[in-house]
Amino acid sequence: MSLRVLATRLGLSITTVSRALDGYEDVAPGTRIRVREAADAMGYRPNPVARRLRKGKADAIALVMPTEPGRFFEPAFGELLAVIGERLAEVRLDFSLHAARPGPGEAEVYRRIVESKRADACLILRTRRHDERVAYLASENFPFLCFGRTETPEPYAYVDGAMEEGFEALTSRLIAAGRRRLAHLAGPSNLTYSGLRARGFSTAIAKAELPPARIIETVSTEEGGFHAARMLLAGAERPDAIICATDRIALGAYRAIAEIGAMIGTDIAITGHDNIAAAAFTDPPLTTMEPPIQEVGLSMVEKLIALIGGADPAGLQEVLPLRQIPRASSGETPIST
Amino acid sequence: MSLRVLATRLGLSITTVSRALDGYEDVAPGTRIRVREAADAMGYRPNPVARRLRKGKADAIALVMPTEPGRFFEPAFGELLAVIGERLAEVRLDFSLHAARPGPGEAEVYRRIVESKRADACLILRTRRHDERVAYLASENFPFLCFGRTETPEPYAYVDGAMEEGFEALTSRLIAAGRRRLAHLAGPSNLTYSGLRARGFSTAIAKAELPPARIIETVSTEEGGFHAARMLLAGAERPDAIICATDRIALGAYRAIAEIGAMIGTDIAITGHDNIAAAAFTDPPLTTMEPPIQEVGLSMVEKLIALIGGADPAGLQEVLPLRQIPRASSGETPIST
DNA sequence: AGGGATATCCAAATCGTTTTTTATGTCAAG
DNA sequence: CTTGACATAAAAAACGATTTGGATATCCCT
Repeated sequence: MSLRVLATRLGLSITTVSRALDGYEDVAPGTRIRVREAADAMGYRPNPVARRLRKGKADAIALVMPTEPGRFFEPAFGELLAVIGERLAEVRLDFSLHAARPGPGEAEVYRRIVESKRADACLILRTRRHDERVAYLASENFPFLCFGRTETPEPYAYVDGAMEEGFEALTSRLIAAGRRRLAHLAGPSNLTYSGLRARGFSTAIAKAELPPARIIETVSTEEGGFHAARMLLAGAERPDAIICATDRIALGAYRAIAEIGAMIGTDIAITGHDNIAAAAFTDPPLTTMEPPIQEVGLSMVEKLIALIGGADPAGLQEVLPLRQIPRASSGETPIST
Repeated sequence: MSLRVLATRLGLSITTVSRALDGYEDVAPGTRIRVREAADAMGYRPNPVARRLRKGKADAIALVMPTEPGRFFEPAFGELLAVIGERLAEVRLDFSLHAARPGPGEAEVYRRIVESKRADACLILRTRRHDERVAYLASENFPFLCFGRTETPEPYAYVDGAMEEGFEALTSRLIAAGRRRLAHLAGPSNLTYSGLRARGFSTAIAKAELPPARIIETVSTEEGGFHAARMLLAGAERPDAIICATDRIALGAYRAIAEIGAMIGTDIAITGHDNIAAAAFTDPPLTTMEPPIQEVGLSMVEKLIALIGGADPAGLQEVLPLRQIPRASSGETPIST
């Protein structure tokens, strides 16, 4: 069903039909109605490809999943994809997904998106401290939005959680509750979030005038957390609180602690970040904090739209507060789930 | 960088340049090389939108995420998306993501894809026993592939795990190990997989000539599993094995069992399905089975390509075997993780 | 030299829109 | 009666590729 057949069937020109459907003023109200009704009746849908070609817009947002061998997928990504996907559909934007493992091939994926105008803007996940993707897209003047911050001199748009504040608050709370031998299991140091979380942790330690605490870096998986926690527990002075960068790391730590027969929540407090679905059902339930994924996703779409419209990235930076979710694993609220 | 400027700069016609790049025989080898080199040098990339318009192909696969309020995202979806995304990129197909919660709005999303030719084929997730999506796409002659089977008279393409066999084998194993009071926590009955898993379970019970076992239906979340397990444990005769339809359900059951102070693996065996990342690190580690996601994803892409090429869906049906992963939660292998 | 292959190349049509420009009335003002 | 303004509609030119159906030149036979 093209404009042409609709036009001939109506005895009008393609132009008029097109303008009628778009609600231009220079088509008589009567014709407009007639055209609209006919279009509805015949189930006419403008061909998005033709429209894109003509308008020079892709009407699409691209997202590149950072895939890595193994069980890498961040639990929050799924929900985020869902929120973004639903919102994008509402505003009639397509959502194109690409996959690339960090490394040399990654650049190629982004280049394809940019050079072939496959999207009007793109969304960067797992932002790194020094991120070639940010450098590239900025240099190409291609609109992009980061989930998470990076360290770049140029202004760029981002949405992020207030992790530094969140981790400081959490750590301070544990110190106030009497914990003294705290340790932190951090994520990979090339990812910005790891540094922010570690900094929040360290700040709380410093403010309490405790000696610098141990920080061990690991990958954000159960396995990473397990091994890192094991290392920690093998040390001379066993910690009485382990602040984990993510829930998955915390789950790994659970197992390492079970191995040595210590009690989580009493002997050793454990905390995470993300509030993954399982966190409320571990034994004991895991103290964590939760980024407002719904809000993050919606904010992202608004920002992406603004960027496509030519908005200044510098004005599109947002840090959203995290919700603290105390549960029994930190020994603060022994009963709640 | 369009064909036109490339052509003028080379002193050739658009036609010749286009054909040279496509490797047609009717352009002189010398010119072909010259054109190719110039195209490379100038970084020419054909505009995919223009090509699509002309060829009448979207060069894209669509996937509609079944979003549901709450923590719905199936853990395996993330990996699946990654595998599919990587493979699609290799074969130069775009991957467009859509979101729709099951219900009246869902049909609209699919209609949009079909009517506006936004994709050449689409992938259906969370296939239901009676699936309007299957009916619709089949009636429109739109190529589609299901992850999971459905109950439809028409032939359709699918990839699925051998769940019935898997659950029967697992259940039989537990019976052989001495369990007698088995129960099953099933997924939502409108989803095909729930029925298949339950049937595998029931078959094993019947073959062992045990009395029909309890089956409780619940949503596939930790919370669902928790409540269902609680209900089960409140009954007169406490089960000595709970076969859960999914790992998430199993994790919820863990908590319900912890509540009553029973021992998982000895008092009560627990099993799941999916082998989510956390399963190896629960206490005790969870016995489960794993669909070959990598293989599933690759097979899906091959089938989708075949479907686009006009292949008969009836010839594109595949059931892949699951890998059994016995761990301590079933009391079979008390030490392994 | 005429006629048919063969090898190269190109003009023009096409895909389905949007947008710019032009045409055709109608009416009021001068 | 002419002119200009206004309302409405349509013709034509894009957008950037692919593809059809020539065109032109060369060469080989006879």
